[in-house]
Amino acid sequence: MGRPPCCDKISVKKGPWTPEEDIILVSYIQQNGPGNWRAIPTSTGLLRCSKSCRLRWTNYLRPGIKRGSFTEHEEKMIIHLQALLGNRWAAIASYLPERTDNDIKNYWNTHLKKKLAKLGGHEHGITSSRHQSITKGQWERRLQTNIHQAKQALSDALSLDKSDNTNSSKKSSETIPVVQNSATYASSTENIARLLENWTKKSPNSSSQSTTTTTYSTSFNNSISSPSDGAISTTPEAILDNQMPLSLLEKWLLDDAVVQGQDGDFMDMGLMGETTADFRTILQF
DNA sequence: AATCAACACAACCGCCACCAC
DNA sequence: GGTGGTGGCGGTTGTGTTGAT
Repeated sequence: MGRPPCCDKISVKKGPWTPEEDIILVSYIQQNGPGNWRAIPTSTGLLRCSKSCRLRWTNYLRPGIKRGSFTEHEEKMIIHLQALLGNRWAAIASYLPERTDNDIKNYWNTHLKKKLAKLGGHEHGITSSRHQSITKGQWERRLQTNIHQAKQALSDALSLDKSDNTNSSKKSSETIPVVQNSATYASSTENIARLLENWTKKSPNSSSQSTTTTTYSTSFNNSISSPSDGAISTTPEAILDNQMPLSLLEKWLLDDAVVQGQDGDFMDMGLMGETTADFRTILQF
């Protein structure tokens, strides 16, 4: 038998969230912090499943979420992180702190998959439709067999990025379709999210936010905002804790010397499910 | 102006991992 | 070790919007 539903489905409301519901949810989280989602429906009177509350928060109301079109750089990062990690959207999202896993997943499914298919079964050989049926165990094996291709893909992307940097903003406006600002409602939720901006800085509970994306977002932004204070760590722990900006991770992946003679550095660490051996394989290629 | 297809994205569903008991 | 509860994740669906005819 399957496990019982997370909440009483009879009294649960479904469908789009109203601004009023958003305000109730945000108010609760302002006071109590994110987490303990099960308590939210009973505490707030919201006729929503706890899962629905969590999703609404993490995908829409959480501060720091960037909406609108993806930049060319973001697009390339998604393509090549997907090549490295597979359809592990939460892991990919941890390197794009302003984007949610849902956003990235949607963008992949609606834009990038078609785009790559149009390019003719793209050479990277790791992404695309055949990837969808691959199980987690298969992913681990495939990661090892395709690591050469993956690294080459990332290397190519980086060289492209660097050559494109000078005119990337112009090109992105030409190549990336502008996402229409479809919802007047969106602006109201943006206002709600804006209300939370200060709260994230002062709330004692903000440090206990449960999503990896949020955790990374904080450290990522700190690193970006103070690049000269030496706060950026390039230790394996920093990578595994998602505290390393992608640019440094890229350097790690591409700089063979970094991992030479560091056996033991990765013991007893896990990166979102990868085994220590998997991660060592990536770095030692 | 009306209709329809394509698109974009928010939300739901089911499965799984982890944890407490 | 077994069981149940909870949160998290990825796949999929539903719905509103836009563009073409």
